[in-house]
Amino acid sequence: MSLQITPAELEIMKVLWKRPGIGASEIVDALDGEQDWSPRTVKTLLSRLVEKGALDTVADGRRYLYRPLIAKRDYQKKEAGQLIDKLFGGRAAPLVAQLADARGLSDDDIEELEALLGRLKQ
Amino acid sequence: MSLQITPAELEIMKVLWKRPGIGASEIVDALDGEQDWSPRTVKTLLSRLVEKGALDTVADGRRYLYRPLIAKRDYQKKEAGQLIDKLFGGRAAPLVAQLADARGLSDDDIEELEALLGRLKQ
DNA sequence: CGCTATTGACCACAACTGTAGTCAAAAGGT
DNA sequence: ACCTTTTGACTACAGTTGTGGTCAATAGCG
Repeated sequence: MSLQITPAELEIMKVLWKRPGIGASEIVDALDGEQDWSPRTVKTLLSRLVEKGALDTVADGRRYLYRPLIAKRDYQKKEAGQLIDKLFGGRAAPLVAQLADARGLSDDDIEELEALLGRLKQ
Repeated sequence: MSLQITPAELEIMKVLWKRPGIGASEIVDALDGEQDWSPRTVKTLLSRLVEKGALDTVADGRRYLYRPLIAKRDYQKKEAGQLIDKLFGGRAAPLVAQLADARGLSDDDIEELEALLGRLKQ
């Protein structure tokens, strides 16, 4: 069940995570400005995602409404885990250190992280 | 220079980050146990990495010694940045939260992160 | 009621990836 | 001075990915 989602497909998933249960044309509209894809391209990506089991369809007249079968949160977890396994020896701390170095953490970020750590520690 | 390194290529890079300046056969040896690739496969990956500008070669008799042209640290930064841009709205905190949730942070991780945050706050 | 626009199904096709074979030159053992 | 092994160069080839076309059915406009 590796469920490999490609970058292009991910754009579709992001739209559907925000607005589950919409049809192809709404997705095309939602992507307008973001991605410059022909509706055909979006359709292909949708088919592939359905085929892969990442999306579910419900007939609505002669079209489909699409709905994610994987939660955004689960996908984020999987990706984050893969990244640290692949590049950071499976440890989270070095990743955060890189991020801090690469783009700086805002004061809000720092506060949020401290709160998070506080919660984890108790 | 997008310098796209594929997963298979990354395995080669990891060997060379650890031991820069070795030849193909040493890389094959180093990968033994990790990856089960024929020496031909390793050669192909090396050529592609050189072609992409990720590696540099120095002739050593009739073979090459290979050396990374991108630092591991830079690559880590780039990947980490891409991940949070792609999936976490560009913010580091939610990523850490997911990691904590996905696999738990060890006490050491927590301590390390606190120290890091302390330094950042100064 | 006929025409057009939309939709899903199926098809196309080049670039990129993973995986490895062939070939010719050279290096080293004997 | 041969034969084997190793090496890089070139080639292969199927699967994946990005990108979009064709087609037939159909839903809705006029």
